[in-house]
Amino acid sequence: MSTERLTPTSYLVLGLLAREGPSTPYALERHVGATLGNFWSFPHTLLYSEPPRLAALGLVTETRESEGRRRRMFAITLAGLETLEAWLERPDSVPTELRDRGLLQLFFMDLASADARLRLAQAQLAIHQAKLAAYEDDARLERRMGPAAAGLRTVEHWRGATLPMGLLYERAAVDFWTSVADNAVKSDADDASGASESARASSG
Amino acid sequence: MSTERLTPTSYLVLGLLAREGPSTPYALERHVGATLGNFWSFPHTLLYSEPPRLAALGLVTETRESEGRRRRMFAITLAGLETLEAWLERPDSVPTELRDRGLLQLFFMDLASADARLRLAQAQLAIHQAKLAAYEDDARLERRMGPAAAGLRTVEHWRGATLPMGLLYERAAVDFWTSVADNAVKSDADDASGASESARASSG
DNA sequence: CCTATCATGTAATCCGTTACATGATTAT
DNA sequence: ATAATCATGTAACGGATTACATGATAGG
Repeated sequence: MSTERLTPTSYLVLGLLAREGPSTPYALERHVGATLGNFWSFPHTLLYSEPPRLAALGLVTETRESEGRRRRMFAITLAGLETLEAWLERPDSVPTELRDRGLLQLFFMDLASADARLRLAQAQLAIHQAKLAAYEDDARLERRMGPAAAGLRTVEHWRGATLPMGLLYERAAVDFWTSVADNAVKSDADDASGASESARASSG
Repeated sequence: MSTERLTPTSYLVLGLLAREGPSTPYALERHVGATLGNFWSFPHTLLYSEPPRLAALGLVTETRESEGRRRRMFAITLAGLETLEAWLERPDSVPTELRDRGLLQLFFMDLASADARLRLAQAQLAIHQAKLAAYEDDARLERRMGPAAAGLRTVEHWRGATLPMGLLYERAAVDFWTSVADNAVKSDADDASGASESARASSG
């Protein structure tokens, strides 16, 4: 009933509990790592601190082993399910931001050496190529084994629904940084052949 | 000298001060809003709290009007410039995450009504189309007026270096959500023609 | 003048991160 | 057995967000 602030993390936990049933924080962590963690990672401790918070709001219940590891097991309540469903029915309208540290550096590259731009482009290219390759492997599994063979429904939905956006994004990023690298090489060559243009003063 | 933790926000402030010269927090806010804010927004208060933090580290200096508004003016120091340049020379290797709330909702859409998926896709489509249109306007200005006419160097570098990635990303997002919307409509039609599959129980 | 909006700032809160720590399994 | 890694958890810190507040400027 309390209208406390629920964060995306809250809904992630609720959603996983709704789909996979009662789970330990570690189980949540494994699911996230195989799927959404590609888009939205958090340290494992968040999966330990968020469920108790939700429990305080009555959205999940906690039971704890008394012996051995004293594992905590969380399960979604009816109130939690309703909260989750209400969220899903109300499409989020917060615009996404790239928040890409590489782009931030690129934005300021006029302040650095000519060589730095090339190295940045190469580093970013390597990152995005690796991610793209991993996504393509994942997508290939989907095609080879069929949607039913994924095992976990969470993985099934990851591959079916959200992975395609990952592929599109990483392809775009690879294209982009490739062109940045090309331009960096070219303007380096220009520099060497006579035209100096670094630190060109503004004409105002 | 101190190896305190500098965040991307710190470098953003240092970079803007290096490029645009001494600035008030409000001037920083305007620059950001017109450029990088598209990728990486923060509330204006951050531009008031971060510069003093940098001042404590000796990376910027603060002078304050004694009359009237008592505006704060910040300028980068030599140490700040060196810190900034060192950062630019060392390409960041933290992989970017989309952290897209729309994708998070889509990831859990199997738990909601069939209709909700369509509405989500339409809402996201509207967001990304609007952003794409704004970027295209911006890019058109660049082409029409030439790189030199931007006025502020910061805007010049935004358009020249980072805006292209925004265009690629928004186009990819538009494609993606269009296809999600199409599929939602199609499976809605399937449902109407006989096959009921919402809330299908797991076979385990 | 008065009102609305722009411009500027402070303070508190809280989530997410970082640092730390240890109980179970598995491998050799 | 012993090391290595997996699995599980607690606690503190801090930056980003939210809430609040008021001095200037422009428009009517």
